[in-house]
Amino acid sequence: MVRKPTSKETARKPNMREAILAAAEELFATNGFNAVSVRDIAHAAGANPGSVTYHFKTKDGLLLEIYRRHCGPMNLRRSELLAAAKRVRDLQDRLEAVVRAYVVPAFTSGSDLAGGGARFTRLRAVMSAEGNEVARKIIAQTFDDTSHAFIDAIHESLPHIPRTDIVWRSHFLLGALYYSLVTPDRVSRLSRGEADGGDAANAIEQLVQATVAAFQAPALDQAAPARRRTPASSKT
Amino acid sequence: MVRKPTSKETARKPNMREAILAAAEELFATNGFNAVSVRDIAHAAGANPGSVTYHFKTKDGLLLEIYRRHCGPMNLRRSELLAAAKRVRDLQDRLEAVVRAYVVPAFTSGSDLAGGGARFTRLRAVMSAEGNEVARKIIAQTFDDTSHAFIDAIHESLPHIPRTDIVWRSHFLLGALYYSLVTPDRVSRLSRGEADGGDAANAIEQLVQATVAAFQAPALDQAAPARRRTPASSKT
DNA sequence: TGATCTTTTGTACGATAGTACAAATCACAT
DNA sequence: ATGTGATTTGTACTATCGTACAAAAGATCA
Repeated sequence: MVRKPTSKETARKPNMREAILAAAEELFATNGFNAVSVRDIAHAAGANPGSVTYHFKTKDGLLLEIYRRHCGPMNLRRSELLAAAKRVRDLQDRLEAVVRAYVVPAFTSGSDLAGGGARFTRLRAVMSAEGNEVARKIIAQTFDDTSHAFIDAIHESLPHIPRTDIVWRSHFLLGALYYSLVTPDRVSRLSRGEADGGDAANAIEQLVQATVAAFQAPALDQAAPARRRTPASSKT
Repeated sequence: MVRKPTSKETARKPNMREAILAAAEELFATNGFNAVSVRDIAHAAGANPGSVTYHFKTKDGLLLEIYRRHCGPMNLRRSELLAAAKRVRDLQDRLEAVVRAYVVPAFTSGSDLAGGGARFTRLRAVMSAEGNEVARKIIAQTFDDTSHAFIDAIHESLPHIPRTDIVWRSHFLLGALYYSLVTPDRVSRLSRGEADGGDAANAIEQLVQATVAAFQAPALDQAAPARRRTPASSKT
């Protein structure tokens, strides 16, 4: 059912608001928040600087809106995939499915809003590195529930591993995921061109494979004890 | 042998130059490069803004000097530990030793210059996320050799795994390492206080344990084939 | 002590930042 | 066609940025 847009939705150019959001997302994700000026964003979107103020009030408001746009759909997709993964009977297969449910939406699109969740995930990585306050707050209150759900699901597949270890390993997973999106060129460089760090499908497979194995590692308490001394333990 | 310092080394306050470097390192590592002003650094160091210009000429020059201070000692320490690790006979033990040789200097000190390599490693993580040009150049030309040496050493312990997979997994390792230093509080939060993300010794053990298992995962080619379709393969 | 060199201070300059706001422009209902 | 409200433009304000530079202060040695 197609309806005529009311005056409340119209705009001179086709959705300038969206163009600004997309440009900001791209620029923030590649250069960080502080390195990008409102003027840069406006220019990249083919808009006037004042237009950014009109739609989003402040630069922080613009960042906030980017998060609002993506967090919901991405968490929804993760929930769906997680629910499906939990129905897998074989424990080994289930673990892989759960990890995949966590990873896939981060690379492909949580939503197809403005083309690809990878860009948004990279944005999150950069904001987290910069210690951005706006991002820190919204991330903690939006993703912690999801993270706990995944940690619980993984713990169910690996009941003999302490929850603490699961938390650490899922933290490593997120770090690896972030870094893959931040500097994919490093993979290409170090592999001397044999691998393409920017190939999302391949990155996902590599990440899932490596991560599943990491989760399946023996628990720390029973693995570390007598094999080798803790190297930094001299100060403990 | 204690000698009187010549005029070339003296300063009014005890090493103001070092104080500026330390302050800059701390501020850059926690807030990013662009969010920190030269005035912020000077204030934190108890110095005058002009003093920064005097010692380091530009803000980029200051960042460059931080890198120069740390890269050498850290790579040296890694080389030493790697050489020792390569002498371990048992392949499984050797793999762990090699991973440890890569991880430990990043947490503890490559040098004890201004207290701890963790801060410098965190700085590198943040700069890499921000896509800082100065950092990107010096990192590529300083650490790529080291990275190749580690990748080769790991490959020797796991000859049946394709080099490409080793590259990916070592990339994940670096990402996990970076992220552990960037947001250690997240580990504490998600573990509901049961783990301390800031405890370097514990982080190292968790990271080494998980990473060794990840490296030992079956090669991707022989593990992925018929189990599940590539999720994002529709566009390939 | 006075000359000389190094370091620190204080201040200033041009550029650019985020944001505010009035005027211009557009889309649409009447 | 015209009035009305939503959007875009252009411009300006203040703050702060990186950096330059002259003057002050300290250290060193004749």
